[in-house]
Amino acid sequence: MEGGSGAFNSTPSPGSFDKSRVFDVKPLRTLTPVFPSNPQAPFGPYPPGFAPFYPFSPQQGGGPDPSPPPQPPAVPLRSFRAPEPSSHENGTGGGSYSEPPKRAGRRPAVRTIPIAKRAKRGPDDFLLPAPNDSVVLGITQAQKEDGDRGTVLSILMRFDALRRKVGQLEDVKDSQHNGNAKRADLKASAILMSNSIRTNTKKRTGHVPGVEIGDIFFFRMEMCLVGLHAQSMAGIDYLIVRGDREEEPLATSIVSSGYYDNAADDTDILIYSGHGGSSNKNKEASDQKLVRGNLALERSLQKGNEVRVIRGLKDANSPTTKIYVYDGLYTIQESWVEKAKTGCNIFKYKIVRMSGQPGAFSVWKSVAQWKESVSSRVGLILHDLTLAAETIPVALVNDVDGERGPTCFTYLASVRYSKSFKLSHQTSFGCNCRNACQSGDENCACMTKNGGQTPYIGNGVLVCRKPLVYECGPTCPCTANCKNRVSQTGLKVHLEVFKTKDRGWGLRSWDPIRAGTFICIYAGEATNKAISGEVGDSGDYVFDTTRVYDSFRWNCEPGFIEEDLIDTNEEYDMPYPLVISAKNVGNVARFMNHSCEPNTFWQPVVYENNSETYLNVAFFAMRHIPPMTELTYDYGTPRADVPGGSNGHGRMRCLCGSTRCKGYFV
DNA sequence: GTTTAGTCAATTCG
DNA sequence: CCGAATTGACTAAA
Repeated sequence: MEGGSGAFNSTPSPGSFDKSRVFDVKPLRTLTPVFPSNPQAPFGPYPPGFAPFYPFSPQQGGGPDPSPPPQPPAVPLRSFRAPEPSSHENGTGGGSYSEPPKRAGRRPAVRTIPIAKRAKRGPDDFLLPAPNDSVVLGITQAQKEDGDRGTVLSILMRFDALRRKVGQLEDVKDSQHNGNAKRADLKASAILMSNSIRTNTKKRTGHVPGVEIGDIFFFRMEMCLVGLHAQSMAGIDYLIVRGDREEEPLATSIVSSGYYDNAADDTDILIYSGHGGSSNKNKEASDQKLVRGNLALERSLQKGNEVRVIRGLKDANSPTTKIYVYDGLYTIQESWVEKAKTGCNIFKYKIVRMSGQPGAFSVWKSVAQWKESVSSRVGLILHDLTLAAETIPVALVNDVDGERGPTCFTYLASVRYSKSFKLSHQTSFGCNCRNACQSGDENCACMTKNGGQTPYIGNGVLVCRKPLVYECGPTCPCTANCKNRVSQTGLKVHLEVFKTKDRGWGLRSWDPIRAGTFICIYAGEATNKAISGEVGDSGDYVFDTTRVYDSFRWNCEPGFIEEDLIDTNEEYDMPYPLVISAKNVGNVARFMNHSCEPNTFWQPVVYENNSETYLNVAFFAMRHIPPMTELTYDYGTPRADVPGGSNGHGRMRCLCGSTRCKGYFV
């Protein structure tokens, strides 16, 4: 973690072919948001906002030869898969660390929450205080009318926290066969809508403040809440302009579900159908009429106003759901009438993307192409830098300069407990479930340790941050499809390691990532400070749980109305201190850069194996992360009582560009 | 096993 | 107050 030897002093000399030279390309601790806070700012489709030659980076900085000659790709020397469940090669040996006594009186995580008890649910089911209390709601009147980035992100975060919690509760009900568990998205949005926790409520054409091109949404209600598209189902949203004589509608935004992407090659053109007519199966098909959204589109064609376009795309990971991508502003170019198969008339509109906007939908198209044929990825160095140690390949890419890869290291997908320390003298026990563990099962020891309910919903989505998450371990008898082994089952999203413009190598994802999704653990060689007496491997590529991490709120801000629904205890409760070095041995996590405003966070996770407790540092998405956005976390700072800790030694300038950037990192 | 069509419950806004 | 609507989750069938 220490910033002693960053990319600054590792510049390969132009013309150097010295293979023995170590190119230290430790990730610098910065974040480049993929999209700037000003969505109108024009830039290219990929990492924007940074000049290729940055004054702080002599490595690429304006030297006489900015592109050093190609070097042989630096590949992992070897690679290893995670150990087999039954194996016992980890953590053996004669160490003597004792697990500290468990903190007494851990707060029970299960509380009775009145959600959807009745078949017909009303807003009062949620027992919320009356609205109009800005402290309780955490959102001001001005923010309701006009959003900003912080407000939008906050509302989306609150929505998804509620949605995950409702989903978790209904998971329990499902297992007890007594609930009509459905539509957690609607229940979450009902809470926020009925309490006016929303923004950009006034309809407008053009951009919506706080929403950026490329932002992704997993539910239509999310777009309602932030004012991007106010219709919960309809594809065309419009406002009424009151003229001198008459009212006329103008289109503000449309949602395209991709039925008509016949112009597949051109991501800037969209052929959109009007609504109405033959939609209802109970009715006879009929001609579409020039009313409502159809009329609004027609008026917008005449007026030439900007129309927001949201592309609905199939989620490759779960084909049954859709992901919505804000693709920026379009204008309507043409309209005509076609005969549908039923013989009835339908309206068609040709909608064209305005130039100068950053790529959004086009990025998705590119990714799809790379997945089809990885060689089409520009700057590809390695198809899979893990050498099949992970089940999903991780590409190594450099499309900014000639560097052929990071320093050699051995890829390992799991944590190796070197320096032989025993994790605990106390034996610990997993569960005795015979099938997949069920949320709410009182006989499942693992669920009980988690407070009775599953810590995960869906495909590896963390419900809320907790002091500690207890997963089922390799020696738990539950089946392999038990959903409570998220951090042990390897990568689920398709990642790439890439060369950033000015911060060494970084990590990003080809896939869209839902908030709460497990991304990876921090793998490497684990040491235990308490027995080794080390202050910490004060070098690069180290994760140290004893550093000081800024507290932040992910589950729920105290004082918000949903506080009674959501567990607000987000303080970690580490079973023992852990230092993981990924300098020589590690996984993709070693490439994650620091940001003062990160998009991932880490969560301690323990599991049991042969009566011993193992600890993982697992990274999860803080919010929805669009494809090709750099993944970052907060590196934290050394403890003040550590020699060389907070005295500024090894300070590096932070280039994260966040408005909350502290300016440096240690 | 995977994809698709049908069904159902539920939203916001005009 | 009612209806329209490029919903989303689930299930059965192909």
